[in-house]
Amino acid sequence: MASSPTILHADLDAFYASVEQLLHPHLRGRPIAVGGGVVLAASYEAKASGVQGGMSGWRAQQLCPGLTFVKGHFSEYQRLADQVMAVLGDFTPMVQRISIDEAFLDVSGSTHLFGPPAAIGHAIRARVRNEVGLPVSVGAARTKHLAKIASQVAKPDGLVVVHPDHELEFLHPLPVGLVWGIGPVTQQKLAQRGIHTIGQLAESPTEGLEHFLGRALGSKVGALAANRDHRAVQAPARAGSVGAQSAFGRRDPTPELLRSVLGHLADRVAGRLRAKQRAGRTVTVRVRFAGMRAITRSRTSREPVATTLTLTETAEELVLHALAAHPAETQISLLAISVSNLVDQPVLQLELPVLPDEAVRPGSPTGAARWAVDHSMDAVRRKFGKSAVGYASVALSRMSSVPDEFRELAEHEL
DNA sequence: TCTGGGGTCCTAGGACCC
DNA sequence: TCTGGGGTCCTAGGACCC
Repeated sequence: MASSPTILHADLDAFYASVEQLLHPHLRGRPIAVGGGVVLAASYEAKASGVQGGMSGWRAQQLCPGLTFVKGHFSEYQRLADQVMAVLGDFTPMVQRISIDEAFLDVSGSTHLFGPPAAIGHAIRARVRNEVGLPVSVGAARTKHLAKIASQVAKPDGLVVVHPDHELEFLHPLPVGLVWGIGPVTQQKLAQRGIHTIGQLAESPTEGLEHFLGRALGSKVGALAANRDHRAVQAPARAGSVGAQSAFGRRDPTPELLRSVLGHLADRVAGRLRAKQRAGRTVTVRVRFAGMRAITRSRTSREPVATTLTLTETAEELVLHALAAHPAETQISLLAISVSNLVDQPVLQLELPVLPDEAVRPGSPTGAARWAVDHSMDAVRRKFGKSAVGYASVALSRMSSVPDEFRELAEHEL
């Protein structure tokens, strides 16, 4: 059994906002929010007033009258985060990046070079600060879960090392919301039971809790407390689904709206699939009504799909089914398409004269024609950029509140 | 004045098979 | 002449994470 805290979790602080303050010195020390209609990231000065990511810009301004909104510099975020990851890689090859701005490290093989985990954490923070210019918090512990909690406790701009002999005394006073998997809904349900800390949760009879929560929780907390969390630091798995969504305020679901939004979303999703020579058997759509209630409809077929027009048509049919099931809902506020059950689909297979999933319809291009259209669009985009050709891209980018560059930052590796 | 976009995982019920 | 039980796949919904 391992006996030292050799798992590190490194997490950049208020990442997008910190980059803006790095690039624009006059913003340092001031409350800022990246984004406009919606807050994509808030600086710690803004968070102090209650501003949070995902909040509407209007609400953020109310909470923090001195708030400055800044346009995002998304390519800079990618560049600087990659630089930070390169620094982490200098300490160990065992780096698992879990999002643009955070990663786990297993430093068990590095201590003979760089000293104990606490010294490594210290060195990482110093190098990221000096060489990149950004604050990063680091947690060190025996397991990933504990290391992640430690980095949250370390924020902002700190280092917390949990020694194996003091794990329970570290955990027990902390709020339950720090446990991975306990979000606002579960937190509120637990609070109604008088459970606020991890210690109180550990002492509760888990079966009763799981019954009323409707989800497994006891095993997680038990594993956390007893240190049976044996997840290894490893390369992230390939994505199991690809999706895109667009929120557009309240609108009537006219055929024109459905066609243009779904065409745009299908174009993004199918384009990403083709770029990685993948395809998916299950198509899922999500429709959110004006009142924020959302429903999904899905369909699984034998043949995987990666063709823009086929995906558009399937999504349209599913959305119409979903709308028909809720005739009382007259307006919608979001549409989403997701493709899952992914399989590899090398180009060779796509070059069959007619793809198996492409039924020939009157007035509609055959499979071969669809393939040709997609691949010439893909080729033009590779050569001239993404905006060169597209589905109603101008109309849609006006409707969308979030730039495409931001979407790309959130994409997972296929 | 509303409430983003990319994903993962879990649960529950039904169909279907052996 | 009574109605097992396990496994797998599919669909829908929901919580959660960054």
